[in-house]
Amino acid sequence: MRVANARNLHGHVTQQLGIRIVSGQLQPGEALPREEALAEQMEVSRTALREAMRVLSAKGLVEARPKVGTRVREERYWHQLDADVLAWRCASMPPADFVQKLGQMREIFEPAAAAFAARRRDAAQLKELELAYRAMEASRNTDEWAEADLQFHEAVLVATNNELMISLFSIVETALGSFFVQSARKSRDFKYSLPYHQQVFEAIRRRQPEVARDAMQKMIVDSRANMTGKRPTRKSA
Amino acid sequence: MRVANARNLHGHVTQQLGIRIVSGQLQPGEALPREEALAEQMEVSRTALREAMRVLSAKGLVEARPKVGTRVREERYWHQLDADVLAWRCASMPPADFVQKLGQMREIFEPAAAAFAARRRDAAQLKELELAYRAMEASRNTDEWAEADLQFHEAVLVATNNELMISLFSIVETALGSFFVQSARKSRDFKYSLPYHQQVFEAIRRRQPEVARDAMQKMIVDSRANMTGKRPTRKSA
DNA sequence: TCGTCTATATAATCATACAATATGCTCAGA
DNA sequence: TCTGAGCATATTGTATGATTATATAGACGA
Repeated sequence: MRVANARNLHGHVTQQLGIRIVSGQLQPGEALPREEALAEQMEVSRTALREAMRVLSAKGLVEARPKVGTRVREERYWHQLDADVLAWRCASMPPADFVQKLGQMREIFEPAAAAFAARRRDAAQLKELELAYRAMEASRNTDEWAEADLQFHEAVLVATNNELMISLFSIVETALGSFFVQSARKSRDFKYSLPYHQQVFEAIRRRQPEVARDAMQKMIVDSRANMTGKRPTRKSA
Repeated sequence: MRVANARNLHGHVTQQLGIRIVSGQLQPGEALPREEALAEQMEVSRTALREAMRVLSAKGLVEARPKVGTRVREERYWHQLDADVLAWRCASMPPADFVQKLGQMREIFEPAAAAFAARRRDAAQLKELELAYRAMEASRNTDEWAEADLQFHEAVLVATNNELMISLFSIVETALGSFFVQSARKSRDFKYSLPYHQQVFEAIRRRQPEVARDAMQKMIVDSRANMTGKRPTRKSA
């Protein structure tokens, strides 16, 4: 995952504290130690700590006020769709409950995105989509498949010409990525969903929004059924 | 709008630079002046400037590296769904194009959210929804209506029990808010969409996902037709 | 021509000092 | 006893200077 810049010291501090908060190790309402104390405790300067705090504050995780100190904010104020917050969440605790919510997001906007793409895609975007599809067709193992698959879905989103959708996609899909790969790995034939992809591709090529939506919908429903284990080759435990 | 904390100095600096970047006044790829120079130019200390830079960097707007300096990143790296980035965008330039994209997001999510709400809402959430609906019913002017309307839609989102959807809603809806009010103001009868809201409410009460989805869908289509100026009370397919 | 080393500019980090700001307490006055 | 103004205090906010790390570009030698 590794979204936050851990190259820099403040990035490292941000990550450390972020994970501690998102994982629930630091409860909402709880007051953090004083800047000076916390800085000493983490063995960094107050400057580095403060820059980290600034970022966490911008993500809605903490709130700092003079005299009263810095407190962890309640979950409803967290920027849930922030890439880092999402990544920290996935890193700390991947409860089935949360993965399901991510899946719901995907189920909602991918079919809609396919419909939009069918309406608004241009020639170049269609070309990208075709390239991704061909790559899926030609893939020889799950890794190649997974990469091409990701590119396919990204190409669909890009073809919507809506940067907000693209952004949402990259956030959700990145967070879902790790679980995503398992899906393909689990099934005996990792190309089982290729026909669905073809339908989506064809519908977008022919500019048929409703067809594209339905095809994508079916693909996702099937993929979820596959992930939740209603499928052959149960490998786990 | 006013999302970013302008109470603090670094918040102010963040906002200033953020707007300058998002509005295109500072082009992607362009290098900002050196920390020291920029700090002097903006009449703040390097500390304040750096903390602002840290936040902008976390939002994907800029990238700072030793020796090479700080540069504005390309748009595709921007965290488009960040509340501040969105607000800055709306503050600087509200091109019809962008408002339309926000509307698309809403069109995708709200019907789906209504369906989820019909499945998963609990008694307390239904109560909230009813309260909002009653408030809409009882409203005596566009302002009261707009507030109750917002609460209604928020209640629907909350009833999905998916914090990711709630977060997306609050982001999109807040950004759309200002244009939203105009919709009600434009039409002769600002309560024209009340029947739609009733349908949505009833469907969620009766736990009828598909009905809720369709009702919400119709409401939004009608609302958009109304905003684009195609006359009130006339549904354009 | 190529790679390595060195100089240098810039951000990154640190340490310290001072200012601004809430909070809660004290204490006068009714 | 209650009330409110104001002061003491703790904490974050801001400023400044110094030092370190890092990446670029240019010099140098093979």
